[in-house]
Amino acid sequence: MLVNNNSPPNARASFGGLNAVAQVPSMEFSYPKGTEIFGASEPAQYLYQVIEGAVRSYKLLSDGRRQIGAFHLAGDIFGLEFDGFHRFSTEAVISTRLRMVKRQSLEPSAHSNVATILSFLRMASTNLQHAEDHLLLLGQKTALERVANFLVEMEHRSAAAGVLALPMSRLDIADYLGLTLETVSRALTMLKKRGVIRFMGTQRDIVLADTGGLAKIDRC
Amino acid sequence: MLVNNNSPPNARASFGGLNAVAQVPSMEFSYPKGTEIFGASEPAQYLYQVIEGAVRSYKLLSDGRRQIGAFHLAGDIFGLEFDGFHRFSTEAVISTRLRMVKRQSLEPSAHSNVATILSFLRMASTNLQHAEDHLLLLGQKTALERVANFLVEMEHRSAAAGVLALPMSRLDIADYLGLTLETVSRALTMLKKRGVIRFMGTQRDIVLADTGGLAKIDRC
DNA sequence: CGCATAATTGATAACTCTCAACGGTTGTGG
DNA sequence: CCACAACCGTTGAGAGTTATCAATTATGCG
Repeated sequence: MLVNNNSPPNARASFGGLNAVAQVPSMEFSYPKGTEIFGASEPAQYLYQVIEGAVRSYKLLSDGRRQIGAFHLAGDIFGLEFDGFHRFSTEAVISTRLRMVKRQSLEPSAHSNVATILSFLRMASTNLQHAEDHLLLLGQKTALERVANFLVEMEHRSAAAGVLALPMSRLDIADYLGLTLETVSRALTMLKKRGVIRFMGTQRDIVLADTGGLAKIDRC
Repeated sequence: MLVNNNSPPNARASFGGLNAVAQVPSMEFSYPKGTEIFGASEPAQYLYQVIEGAVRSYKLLSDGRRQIGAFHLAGDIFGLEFDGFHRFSTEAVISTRLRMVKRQSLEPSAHSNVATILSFLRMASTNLQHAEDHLLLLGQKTALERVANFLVEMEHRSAAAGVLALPMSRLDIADYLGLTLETVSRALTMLKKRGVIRFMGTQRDIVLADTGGLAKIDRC
C-alpha cells in the first residue's frame, strides 16, 4: 500500500536491471524510513527497483515473530510475483527511492516476448538460489557463522570493498538471521575481539579487517 | 550422477506435470533406496519427475551438516536449473522410479515456445514459494511448531487424508526441519500425548487424529 | 530368527533467548 | 547551544529450548 503521496514524475525511462524489457513507463517514488511499500497478499501491481536506500521484505507469524527474507539494496529489483499477489510485506529500512513499473505494462509483451519471460525466469532463479542458501544458514549454522555469513554477503553486494555501511538495525539483522538482536550484537563483539572486524565511528560502519578469517568462520 | 544401469525404456510419453511441454522423449529409471540421483554443482542434464517413491534434495556444509531443502513425492518435478548446474544433491529416500527428460529436448522449444518457459517460470515460482515459507519455519518456529507443520504439509501432499505413510527417517525429517532426530522424536511423542496424532503399526505410519489441533500448533 | 538399522527415552550440556540495566548517538525544542 | 527524550546497541545474569551423549526398545531385512 502506498503511504506516500509525492506527485510521481512520469518520465519514460528504461528499467535498469531488466535489460530485456523494452522502454516502458516508469516512475520514481520516495519512502521515508520505516514506511510500508506493499503488504503481503496484496495484488502485485508494480515491479520495483531500488534507486537509493534499502528495503526489507518479511513474513510475520500471528504472534508477531518476523522473518526477513531479503534486503534489497541499490539496483535490486523486487516485487515480481508469478501469481499476481505479494508473498512478503516490504518496508523501507531507511529513506529510500524506488523506480516503479506497472505490471500491466510488462504483461502484454510478456505473452509475446520470450526474452522478457526469460528475464523473469532469471530473476526467480536468482531469488530461489538466495532462498536456498539461506535455508542452509537458518537450518544448520551457528550464530557466529550466520553473522559472519551476513557480513560476507553484505560486502559482496556493497560497492566499497572491505567497508560496510549497514543501513539496517541489529533487530533487522537478527530477524534476517533467525536470531535475537542481543545474539547478533554478541557475535559482532566476538568478531571484533577476534580482530576480523572493526567498528568505525557509528556501530553500523564496519571494517572487514580479515575477510579470509570471516570466510573461514562462515563454514561452507 | 547415475549410479544405476537399468536399460532405460525409450518410450515417447508426455511429461506429466509439464503440461505445456509437447511430447518429448522420456525414459524411466529406478533408484534403490539411498542412491544418489545427481550431485550439487553437476551439470543439469535432465528434468526429473517422481513416478513412485520419494527423493530428498539437500546441501551440505564442509563438516557434514546437512540441510534438506525439499522432499519430492510422486508426481513432483525436480532438477530444473536456470543456469544449467544443480544446486542441490539428490538421493532416493526409498526405492524410487523416475521419469527423465533430456534438458536438450526442451531447450530448443524453450526459445520459441512461450508456454514452455511460462511453465518453467511457474515451477520456479512454486519452488520459491516453498522455500520462502520454509525460511519462516527455520528462522522463527519452535521444534513443536516445525514438526506439526511438517505433518500438515505431508498430509496436504498425500493422497489419503488423515493418514501418513512417511517414506523418510527421523533423521531426514530433522535435517529438513533444522532439528536433531531426537528432538523430532520428542516432538512426535508430545503430539501423541496430546492426542493430535497416533502411530499405526510402524512408527512411520501416522494418523492425524486432530488436524485442527495440528494446524493450531503450527502457528501461522 | 538374528543382526543391523531405526526410533524412543533419559540425563546432561550448550547455545541462544529473555529480561534487565547501562551507555551512546541522534534529533528536537527550549 | 544545550538539555532532554527516544532510539539503538552493548553487556550481564539467568532461564529455557534444543543438542549431545548414552542406553534401551522397536523394526526390518537377510
